[in-house]
Amino acid sequence: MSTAAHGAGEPCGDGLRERETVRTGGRHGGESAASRATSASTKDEDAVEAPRNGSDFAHLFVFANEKAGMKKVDKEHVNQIVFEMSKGSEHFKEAQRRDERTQAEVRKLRAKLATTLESDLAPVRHRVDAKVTKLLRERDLSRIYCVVDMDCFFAAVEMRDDPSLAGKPMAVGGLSMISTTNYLAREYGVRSAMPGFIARKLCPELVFVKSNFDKYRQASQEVRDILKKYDPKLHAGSLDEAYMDITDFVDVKIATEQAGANLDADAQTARRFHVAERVVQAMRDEVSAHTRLTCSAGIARTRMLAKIASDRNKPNGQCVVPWQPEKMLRFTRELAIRKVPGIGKVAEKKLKDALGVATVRDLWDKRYLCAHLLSAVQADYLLRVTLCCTNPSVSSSQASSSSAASSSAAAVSALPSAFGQGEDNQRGRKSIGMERTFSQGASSVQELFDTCLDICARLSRRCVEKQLIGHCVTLKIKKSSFEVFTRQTIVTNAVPRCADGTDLFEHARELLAREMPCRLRLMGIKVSKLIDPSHAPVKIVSSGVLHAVKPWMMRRTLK
DNA sequence: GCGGATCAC
DNA sequence: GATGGTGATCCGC
Repeated sequence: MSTAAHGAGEPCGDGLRERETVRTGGRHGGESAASRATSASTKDEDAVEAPRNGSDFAHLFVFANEKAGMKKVDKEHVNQIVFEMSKGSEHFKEAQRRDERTQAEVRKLRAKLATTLESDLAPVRHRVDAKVTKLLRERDLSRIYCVVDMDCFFAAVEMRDDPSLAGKPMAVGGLSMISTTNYLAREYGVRSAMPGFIARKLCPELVFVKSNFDKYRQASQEVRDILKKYDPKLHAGSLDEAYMDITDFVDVKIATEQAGANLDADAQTARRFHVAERVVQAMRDEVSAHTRLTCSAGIARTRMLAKIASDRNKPNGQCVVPWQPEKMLRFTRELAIRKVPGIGKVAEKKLKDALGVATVRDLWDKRYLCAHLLSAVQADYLLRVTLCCTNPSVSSSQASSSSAASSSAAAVSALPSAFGQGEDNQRGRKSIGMERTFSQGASSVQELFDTCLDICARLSRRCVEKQLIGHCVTLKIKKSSFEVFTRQTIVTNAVPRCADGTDLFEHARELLAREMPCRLRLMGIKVSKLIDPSHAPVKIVSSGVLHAVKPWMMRRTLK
């Protein structure tokens, strides 16, 4: 465990002395050989190029990090295969370009750090200290949260329905991309988000199963129906995940089970958590009995911690984060920052390489530096994380986006608001889009426009079904080089107003025409700035071309 | 407001 | 030989 990245040992760890510039201390404490190699090369421009192996490039791939069931994988070997299969490809080159940009960001942060004086931080300290006081005062630990996460969900469904798969390493997906694997496959280093052709190299006997989302949706619904008995308002984060507040269920159980002796507050909380563990165990038993699928769960006083805990005893296990504030805090501060929802590959690299932050404890120790060097939004979120203040605040508008992490980009989607779930409820939605990858690149004018129209038509059908129209049309294109661009336009009359997509295509076509000629591997269309369709001045029709449709011809008008 | 980037599943 | 789709947010300009 790396705690080497601390300051010189001052209480607050910034390691500053008066009038001295800020240092981060040994930033290479717990880093991999890979990041050492890259860090060294950024530091010493003319350093001798060391021989490279696959592990030196592992950081370029999303699937290089730890995942449940992959503890004993020979990572060196996996990295080498992935590298061999990837090097020289367009995808690999783009990954390298992105990494280069990230490293440039790191250098910028370091430069900023190098010129930071103690005097710069004085006002920051005040601000942060005040914020900490405020956050702790407002912290709400009154609820008990549970996050349920299905084990290898897609793969588990397929194995359940075809027992012959059970003893074999298998993956759901195809040669281009894998969405889930079972634990046998993970022993080979094969995991989600890995291209299938690399997976097959790692594990030649790997069985591929094509994904069947209807089946997963069905299974997911069955699970949800059980979970709803424990929290009717549960939020389905995705097909294989549910965010629950089991406080009420636990309290009712306690009330009916035993007369509440005169316990003090701590003893009551202790009992509630004890009951919560039993409740969640029973709930999980019920899920597996009814669906023959296993799940794991996390229990904690914040949704973020419950989410993190849900991964800890996978598969088919559960983990409770201690309820005592000091213990909960210790659990939190020992976490690697990558475990924090919203901190991904890039943010981790920046925090580690530029600030020497590897754990939440480091985040706390360097909170003043973070406040000074990072954006207000990000610093605020990270500070909340260190204090376990990630629960939705009661005061703020509960309705719209009271996410536990409303200040961090991806954390918001990771910890969705407990609001707006269900197929008919599109209130929370901000955009709707559709994209398609060409199997072998598309460049002819005909093909590009045909595809564009096709995507517009399919997307429009979905929009009409869900009664969604919006004022912003975005075209997304990915070139054969894997570079991605977006082009958007605001349209006066919200689209789409017809299910065949002709009006949407009008705008998308213009955006596309401006980018021609081009060779693409992906095209996507998105509609955003959505409005309430009942306010639309013109009715949306489910079929037909709008301008050709007279009111009496409309087969069906939608609200 | 736009376009790029990041993140999660 | 070959690396996905959907939705959301944040940031710099």
